Amino acid sequence: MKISELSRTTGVPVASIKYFRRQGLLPAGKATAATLAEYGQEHVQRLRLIKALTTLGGLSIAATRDVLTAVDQAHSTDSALGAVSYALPVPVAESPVGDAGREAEIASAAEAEVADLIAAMDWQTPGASPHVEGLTAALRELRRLDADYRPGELVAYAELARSIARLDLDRAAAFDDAPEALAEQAVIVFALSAPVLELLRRLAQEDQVRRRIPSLPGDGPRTG
Amino acid sequence: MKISELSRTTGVPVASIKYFRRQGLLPAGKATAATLAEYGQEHVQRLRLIKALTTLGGLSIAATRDVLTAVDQAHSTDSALGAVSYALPVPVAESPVGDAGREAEIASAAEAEVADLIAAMDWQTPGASPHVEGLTAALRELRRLDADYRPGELVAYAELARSIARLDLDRAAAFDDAPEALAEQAVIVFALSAPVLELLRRLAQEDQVRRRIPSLPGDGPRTG
DNA sequence: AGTAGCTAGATAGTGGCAGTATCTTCCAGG
DNA sequence: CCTGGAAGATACTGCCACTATCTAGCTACT
Repeated sequence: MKISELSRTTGVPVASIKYFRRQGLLPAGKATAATLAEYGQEHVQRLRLIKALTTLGGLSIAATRDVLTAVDQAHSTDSALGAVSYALPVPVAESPVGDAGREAEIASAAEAEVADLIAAMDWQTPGASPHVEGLTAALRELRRLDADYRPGELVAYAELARSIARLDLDRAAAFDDAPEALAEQAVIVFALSAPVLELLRRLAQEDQVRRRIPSLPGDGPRTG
Repeated sequence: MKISELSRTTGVPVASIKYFRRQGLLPAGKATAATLAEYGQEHVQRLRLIKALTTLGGLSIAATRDVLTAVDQAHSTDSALGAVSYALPVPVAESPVGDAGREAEIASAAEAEVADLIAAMDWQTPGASPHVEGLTAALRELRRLDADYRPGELVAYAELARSIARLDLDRAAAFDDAPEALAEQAVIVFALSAPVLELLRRLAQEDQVRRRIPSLPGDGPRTG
């Protein structure tokens, strides 16, 4: 298939396909001549995955490249899952604040909170995990807003997160017998389930609000 | 407090403060003269919230403005929660694809999936909810990748989402007696808990991977 | 053989976003 | 009365994700 056909099949403009190749997201086609290359089904699938990761998953081009590189290098279940998990961006950046004393207090409280949580959950996580750092940073941020979790709340959320992770792993494991599809499936489960879960949470919140407050207007809680 | 002091207190550059004002995220200070305005504690708090929403919550300036507008207009628990929930961006954009027949099939399957889910969960959600639309779009995208949920899986996730939503609502309800802080708390719970939850999920996934696959290298599932 | 039509690869340009800097006018406080 | 900020407007910057253009070369049809 020529690049123009690949473009037609996937709906991705030729210029974008070239861009993705330059950025290392898409392997080059098999060159049949100096100015002609042949693309196959794997390119179609890869483009679909790229599109899903960037639009649905909200990943940047750089993050997408990292994830796809992990996919390509993974050969077993564990390496696929682990590599992909680590390649996904951690959604936290720090705010600069002035008060040094309060900052120190916040930082140590957040660290203790995370340590307690990991102990309570008996989680097997390396200390250097970016997720641990990210969580600590997120809890710091919430503390700065005086919106920290009360005792036990975080553990309650973590228990539910564990249940979700079990479902995730089951879902990924369903592809254990198709090695080359597995890494890709891991990506999908890990990176693309997040928005689905978030939407489910929003729907459930909406439902909860409506159930708890009987007096709601007909078709939406816009402003009451 | 003068703008320079506000800047020093919050760590936000003066130019950025002005920018946020222009964008309608921050109310103007009380003008004491043509070229002088007085800022108060509410501005400090608001700036903190803006920072948290944009960095931790990953919201754009426009989305942040929508959320804050909802906060300012909300006066009761339900309106606060509802307005904020609807103001948050729905994390889905559509991919264009060529094959019309397959597209139609995918679309109807996704819609049926969502309808079944809402029925199974007995969710009270208006048909026009952006979350319903977003979920449908997300499921379409997953179907395009042949990664759709097997029967029952989505409901299992939804049950967990419901439990999470209960925790969320409990958390927000803890501020029922502080009306002016409530809307803000709703924002924090709804918008800023998502990254925390996502990180918990990642940590739980990491733990699950390590538990299921005994033979992992010492300090991380990098590439195995 | 000739040529129209595509292709690869390189490079440059575009539009949106989130600030950041500058410029002018003007006032408060010493 | 003059210096150091402050307000508001406008312009500029850097990054990102494309998108367009340009050159050079092939291929397949006539």
